[in-house]
Amino acid sequence: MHMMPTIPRSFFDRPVLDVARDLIGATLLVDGVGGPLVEVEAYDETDPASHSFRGPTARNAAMFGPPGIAYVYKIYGIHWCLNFVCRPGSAVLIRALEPTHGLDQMRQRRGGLADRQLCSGPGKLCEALAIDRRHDHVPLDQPPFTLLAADRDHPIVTGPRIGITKGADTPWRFGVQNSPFLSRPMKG
DNA sequence: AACTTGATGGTCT
DNA sequence: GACCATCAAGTTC
Repeated sequence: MHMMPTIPRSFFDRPVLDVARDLIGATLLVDGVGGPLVEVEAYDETDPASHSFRGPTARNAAMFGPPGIAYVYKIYGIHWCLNFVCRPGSAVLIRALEPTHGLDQMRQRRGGLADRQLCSGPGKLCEALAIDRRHDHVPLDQPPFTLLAADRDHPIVTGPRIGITKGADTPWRFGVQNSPFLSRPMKG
């Protein structure tokens, strides 16, 4: 039987673009609920779209913490967003996953929406996995998180990031081509 | 299929 | 006071 290895913290002590690409296909679970990542975005301190661009603040403190912890923040006063912190000032925004584990809990949390809409966006994913402020700064190699390395290759496509105004042309979005679980289709 | 809009509040200037 | 790393429901083509 095939066992997907747990991702070690050292995985995140690498350039953020490498980490982002390698996260596609990795399985994220929170208390056993989740599935394989199909869409992520990279952000770093040289990037005007990044929360870290203007240096540390109370909100973005986790982005300057050690590699391999979560950075969770609230956007538009409504939705939570989950990031995986890499080297200081850099992180990967977790935008979408294919829901495979704990489907009943996800459906309940998401109000009975169709399976393809359970985790097809950063705010939706956090609602489905019940991620909130409590997860900010939490190490990704400890409960409630489980992170398992990808067990096969996926056709990865890149493109511009979503929902930003600055740095809008930087192609730091990574996704599985043609996955029905993306927040929006990838071009190409 | 593309677009517009209202919800709702934290963060930073 | 402006700006959001969003979502879902609505309108219009």
